[in-house]
Formats: sequence, structure tokens, C-alpha cells
Amino acid sequence: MKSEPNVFSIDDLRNCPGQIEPWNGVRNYQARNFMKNDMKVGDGVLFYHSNCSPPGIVGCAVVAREAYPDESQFDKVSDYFDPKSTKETPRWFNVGVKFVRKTPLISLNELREHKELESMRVLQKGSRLSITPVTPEEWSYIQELSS
DNA sequence: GCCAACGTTGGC
DNA sequence: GCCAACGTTGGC
Repeated sequence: MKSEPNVFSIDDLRNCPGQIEPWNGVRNYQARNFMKNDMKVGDGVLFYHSNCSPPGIVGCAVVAREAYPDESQFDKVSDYFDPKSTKETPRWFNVGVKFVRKTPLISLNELREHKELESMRVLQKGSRLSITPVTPEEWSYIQELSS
């Protein structure tokens, strides 16, 4: 899961100990569908800092609550407000995540150096999705890398 | 700040 | 349903 560190960083997540944080503000249907359809409680999350220098993986989290309507879509003063969404038929959903640990930075450059990771969705050319799936093999490999 | 890649909108 | 115009993401 990508996040811009000046908006919500791994430290911000760490500072909510024991708490479940809503991964809100996702306004892309593909990313929403990953949360809504595929992410289950207990699934591991790689926390990725994007739009910064250097971008890369900075920690791990875990899915702690399955997808439910994103409250920010109803909040008129929120940047994420969606006037077309209603409580009856909400358009946007988010999972809840919990902090697990920080890792030494694994930069985008470094990720690209590992042949084992070359098919990672997030590394594909033009990939802009803020949420992308990770295979069990990729997950294990990165856990090993960052241990 | 640039710009490639992708997503969304809306006229037709 | 097509597609031009526009908006966003995010690496560099």
C-alpha cells in the first residue's frame, strides 16, 4: 500500500499503537476493489512511501478490519468528499490496518535490482495504483530481505 | 518542474 | 460506445 509520507507516513501509523487505522481516501476503483474483494483480516501489508525521495518500502502492517464504507466520502470538508456518494449506496470502501514494524528502507531502485521481484505489480512500468497485490513468494522474499 | 502513463468526464 | 480533453500519479 502506497502512501505519501507527508500525508500519512509509517511513523504516523506507528504512532497509533494498538489502533486500527482506516486506509481511507482511496478514489480509484481498482484499488478499492482490492480492498473490498481481496484483502482479508490477517493479510500482510508492505507500507510504501511514494512521491518522495527515495521512494520505497519502509515497513509492514496487517489488515485488521475488512472493508467498510470510507467515512471521508460523506465529509463535506474533507478533501476526499464525494458528492455523488450516498450512505445507502456508498462508492468508496477502506480496510483497517495496524502497524507491525518499520523496516530499513528498501528503495524502489533496490527493489528493481532483485530478479525475484521483477514481476511485482508495483514495479511494472506505468503502475500508478496505490494498492497492488503481492504474491506469497514476493512477500517471503521481502521479509527475508528486511530481516 | 517535467512528463509518461493512466484514469475520468462528457459531448456526440 | 467512442474518443478528445482534461486531471492525477509519481518517478525523476
